[in-house]
Amino acid sequence: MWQIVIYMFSKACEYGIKASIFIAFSSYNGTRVSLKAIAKEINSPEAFTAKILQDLVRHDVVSSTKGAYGGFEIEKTLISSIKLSHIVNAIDGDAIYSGCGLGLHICDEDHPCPVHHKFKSVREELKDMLENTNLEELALNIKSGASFLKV
Amino acid sequence: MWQIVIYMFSKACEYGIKASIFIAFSSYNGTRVSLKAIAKEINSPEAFTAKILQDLVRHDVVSSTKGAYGGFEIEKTLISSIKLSHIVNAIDGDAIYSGCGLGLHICDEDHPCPVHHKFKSVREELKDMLENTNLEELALNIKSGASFLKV
DNA sequence: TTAAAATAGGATAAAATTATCCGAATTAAA
DNA sequence: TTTAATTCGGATAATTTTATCCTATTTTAA
Repeated sequence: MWQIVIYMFSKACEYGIKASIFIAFSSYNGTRVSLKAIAKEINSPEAFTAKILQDLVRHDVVSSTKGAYGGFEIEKTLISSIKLSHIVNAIDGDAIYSGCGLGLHICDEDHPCPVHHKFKSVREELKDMLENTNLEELALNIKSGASFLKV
Repeated sequence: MWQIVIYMFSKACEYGIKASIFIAFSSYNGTRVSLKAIAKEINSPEAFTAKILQDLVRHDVVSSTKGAYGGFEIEKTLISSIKLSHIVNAIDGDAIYSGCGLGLHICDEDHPCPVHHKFKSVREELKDMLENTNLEELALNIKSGASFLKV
């Protein structure tokens, strides 16, 4: 038996979000984490995860240190200010969650696609959620065992 | 300048939904529509659209007639009973809109991923919307000019 | 009966996404 | 100063999604 699932995010985004949460979690303990440790923790392919982390570094979502004892971290005071939307934007570009559900170039109140109004609240809720959920709360839930990064 | 957009649906689904709406719209007028007419109306690549229509035919979402004066149609009495979820399922498989947002294999109340609860209402609203929106209302909005299939 | 107009479906190609590999550069410790 | 542990980044490969092409089959009208 198998199931097909509709994903909200690309694999790249999934890995990016999970990696960021784990880095935030570790940074609270003052520990820098290596690519290897991240990939193991979030159960992702190492080399691909490396690419995504490079994106996140370029966009200042996380910071990196090269060399032995190097790795990735997030400055403690910044953790609560990083929203899911920052991560998604860093990876998938300046995303517009309000893009037309059916791919019309123009889709607004005046010229709506067939599902424009139907989707309105879903889109808005998604946007709102991404823009208001920060890394701190997500990391704390990992710490307390309230949520999990793999399996 | 350019924008990157996060899509809710695959291209295949987008075309499938738009094609179904147009076929429903035409079927109210008693007119069968050809692949060529559909692709033109919804602004989609013809050959790819053909594949998607074949899927929809196999899953009894629309019916087809071969040969001259053939084309696609939906029996009038069925139009209101066809939901968006039927179309999405026909194209992307038996979809579970409630799949984990971060791709965890197990993700439920007891073992939630970091965004499980945050996503809960978005997922539920999407599912609800897909399962309760039928082709009749969408086709009527095209007819009245309240919504559009292209541009 | 033939010709034209359609859908059906197999084969293939192009593009995008996901994934891997490897050498270069950097850093800290021994 | 050397070595080991790292990130960085370019090149490439594999997979999935999107797209095209072509032939076979069906159907209707002339």
